[in-house]
Amino acid sequence: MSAKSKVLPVPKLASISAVASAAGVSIATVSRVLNGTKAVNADTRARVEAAVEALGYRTNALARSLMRGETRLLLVLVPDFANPYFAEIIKGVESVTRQRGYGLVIAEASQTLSRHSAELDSLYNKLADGVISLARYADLKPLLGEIPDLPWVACSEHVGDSEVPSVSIDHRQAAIDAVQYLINRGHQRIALLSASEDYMWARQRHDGYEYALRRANLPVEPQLVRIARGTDYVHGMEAAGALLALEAPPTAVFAVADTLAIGAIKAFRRVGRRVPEDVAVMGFDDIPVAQVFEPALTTIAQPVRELGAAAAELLLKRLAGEPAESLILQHALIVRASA
Amino acid sequence: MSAKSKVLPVPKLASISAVASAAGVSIATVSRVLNGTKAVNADTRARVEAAVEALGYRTNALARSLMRGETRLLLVLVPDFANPYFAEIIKGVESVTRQRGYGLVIAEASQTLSRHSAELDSLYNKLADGVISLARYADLKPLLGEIPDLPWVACSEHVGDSEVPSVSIDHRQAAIDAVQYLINRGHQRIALLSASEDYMWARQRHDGYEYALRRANLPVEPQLVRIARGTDYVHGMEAAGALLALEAPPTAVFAVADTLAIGAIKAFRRVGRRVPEDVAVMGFDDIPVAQVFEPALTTIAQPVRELGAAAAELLLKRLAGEPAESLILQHALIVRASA
DNA sequence: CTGAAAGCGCTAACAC
DNA sequence: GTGTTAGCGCTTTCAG
Repeated sequence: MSAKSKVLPVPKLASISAVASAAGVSIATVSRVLNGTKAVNADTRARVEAAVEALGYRTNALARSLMRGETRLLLVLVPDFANPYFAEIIKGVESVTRQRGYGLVIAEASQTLSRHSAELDSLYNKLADGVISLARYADLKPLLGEIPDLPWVACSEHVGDSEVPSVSIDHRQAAIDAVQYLINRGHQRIALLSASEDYMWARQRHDGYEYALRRANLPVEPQLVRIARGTDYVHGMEAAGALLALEAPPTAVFAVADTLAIGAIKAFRRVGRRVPEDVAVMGFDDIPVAQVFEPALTTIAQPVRELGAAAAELLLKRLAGEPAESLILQHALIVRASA
Repeated sequence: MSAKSKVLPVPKLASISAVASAAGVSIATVSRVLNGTKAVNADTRARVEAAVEALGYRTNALARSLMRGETRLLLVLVPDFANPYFAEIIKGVESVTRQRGYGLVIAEASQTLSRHSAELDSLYNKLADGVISLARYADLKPLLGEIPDLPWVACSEHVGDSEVPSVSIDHRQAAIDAVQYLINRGHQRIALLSASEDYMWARQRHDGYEYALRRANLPVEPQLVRIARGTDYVHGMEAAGALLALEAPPTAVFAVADTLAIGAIKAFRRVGRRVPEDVAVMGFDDIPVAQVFEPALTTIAQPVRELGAAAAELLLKRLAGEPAESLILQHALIVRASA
């Protein structure tokens, strides 16, 4: 309630020269005790430290970075803040960057990126040392030609043919595993609930879906493939509605995201179809609700934390000038109740 | 696939002086056309722009900020990346900062903050111009004395007695509304499923719960109050389990978060109790799953986007030296199926 | 072991 | 209208 309306001046921070004169030394010496770059006499150091403490001095990161030519800040580009999947990846990233002394700048890159987009300004403007991108392939694409040698790493979106190293699971193989599981359970008419193929993973999972069907000599029917307009629950409901309208509806659905799967289940239930008895539904990602929802979701789990951590390691390696190889991590099929 | 292992040098960026000599002008002139600070001759400007284009020049934000004394970067402190509630707030923040030309640095502040914690370095080190904090009150508290006049704004966590302006709903009143709704539906034994009271909102909602009961001459029974160990689904299940063990179990539960509510419903179902027939369950937040889950959640919706936007406006005002008042936004009771 | 001084890349007076 | 110059706050030779 105490709504303060006074105009508060931003306090003036002490600079290195203030510390220097307070301690009776030169700024070079202050810099030395701060960075431990060179030996400093014990009591000189003590005097400096006392002055730092007294003045509440903190190094100005701007000036330091300008001098050093690095900021120890990494840019993380996410397509959507609200998606818990990305949040987990970020946690993975942070677990490694934190202990290496790097900070994270997180920006939402929901639209097509151009070299002059606000998201990239900070990079090209030297505010960040490198980028970890979770952005959609389609958004990244126009940029790929322009950034032949800037320190980028793609995470989850595996961009096979580009110069950008990446860390990802094998989305295609994961989809094959999922569909094969359904086939093993006796399903013959399996629908695909996919997401915008602006996402590389959506394309790759789609690909795996078709491959698995063909391998089992099952027909690939175009009307059994639905591209949802987004990845929210509603989009899953929408797309599943279209499947329901079919004269010969599927007995199983493979959704490329748990959110879509849950939306689909909801839509099926509304018209009295039971899951998994009437239609089996598989998801992807293993988000937290997946095990709480009823029926609990059978799904593909990605090693999200590890994905993020690996991407961070990779970028840090590149930054250090070391060779950095792309990486494929393992996924896992989790059998629960929905399929 | 194409794992590149060549060592890629970070390209050298052109500086303002390179542009200046390429265009045959002084660096001051380049600065002028870049910033539009002063009138520049039409063809001088053209020459400069051509040089900028040719060299792919971009202003070094470090140097600029060092000069200007501001970075146009805001620090957002969140207690948990994975919580969609915070993600929505950030979107609100971003909607206003983006058009005002400010960038966001997002950091997870899950532990107690000290003046020397990494999360705050960027502020004290002048990397950010101000902070929007969604951090838990308890984590913030030790800091409050030290930052009497740094540009902070608290969001969602309403810190009544401090100097920090805030934007929030009236958590206590929202809880009163929720409990009163339950009372109106005839419930007499209403349990509270709360979260760690390190969160100010948890305290305030707890407070509202007790007030509403007393106001209705209902007893406040300590055993009907459970503090979950976290805010994930599992924590809701855990805490609800304890309620089940009671000799006289509640007929209704008010959970301070939708995730807890869903966890509780799951726990009730497991032992064959129907929701809402046997136990009514109310949530808080109206997260996306709330309407998809079955039964759909009756809950309190917060104007999340607006909360974030308002916090951003407030901070920007403070930064501009204008008076900035704390704000209380409106919540809404959403009746669905669970209570 | 310590200080003086040269920048890092930019903006903003201040001259002309 | 444009150039010169003085810093912003720091790190890092180079002397001593």
